[in-house]
Amino acid sequence: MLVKAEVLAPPAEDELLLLGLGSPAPSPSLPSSAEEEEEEEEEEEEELRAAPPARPVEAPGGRGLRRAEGKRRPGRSRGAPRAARTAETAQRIKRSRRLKANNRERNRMHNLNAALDALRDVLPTFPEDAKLTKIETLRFAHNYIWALTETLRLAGAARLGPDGAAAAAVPAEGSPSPASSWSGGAASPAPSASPYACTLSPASPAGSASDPEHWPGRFAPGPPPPLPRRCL
DNA sequence: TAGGCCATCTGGTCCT
DNA sequence: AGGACCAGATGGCCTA
Repeated sequence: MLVKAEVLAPPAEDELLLLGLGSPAPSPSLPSSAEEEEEEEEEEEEELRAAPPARPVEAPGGRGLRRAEGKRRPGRSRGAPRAARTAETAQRIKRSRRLKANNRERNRMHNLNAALDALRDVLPTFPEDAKLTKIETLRFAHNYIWALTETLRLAGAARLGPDGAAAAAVPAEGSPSPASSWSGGAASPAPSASPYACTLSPASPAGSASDPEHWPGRFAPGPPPPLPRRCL
């Protein structure tokens, strides 16, 4: 079976650098708590390496535990009884795994954000440096793709005339939009009655993709009319 | 100050 | 067993 990561390979590292995102590794400006955690994790791993094994070690040659030596080793053996120490070790292992999982999750989210940034880069915005939120990026990308597809379809139809056969290369009238699976199979990117009524709709089925009227707000080629942020 | 957005942590589930 | 993915919780920052 294919792993998702193989299908949706993350952007190459140099690509991320181009985007000014750096490597997927945690950013250098980590909050101090993260630094502390890394330190803590290192310390914990160090301790795990150095910690006495959960089970008592057998003497190399013979049966039985190596405890007839008469003397207690100073240092680690001092303190809590063995049961408590094994419980403590288990806790440490658990904690160490959690911290590792946290790191992986952080990197995963960084990769996701890098992909979103790459998507933002190819979306036209006004002003150019306006940063879309995550949900805005996804919704606008959806509508943008739909609009481009629609533009292609119209251009193809115009070139070939009313009965042009090659127009079939692009979605035909009435066929589902490129992302008809969006929101559970809605036929249009942003039907006004849907929960996405407030989303970007560069070319809703009611209008033409090239009609500037359908590029509202900061995404319009011209000066943006004031729009409530919620309705971007 | 309320609400939105975001990063991070966390525990659960699924997959290899 | 360990990693990937996911969703809920939480706290910080920002803006109207």
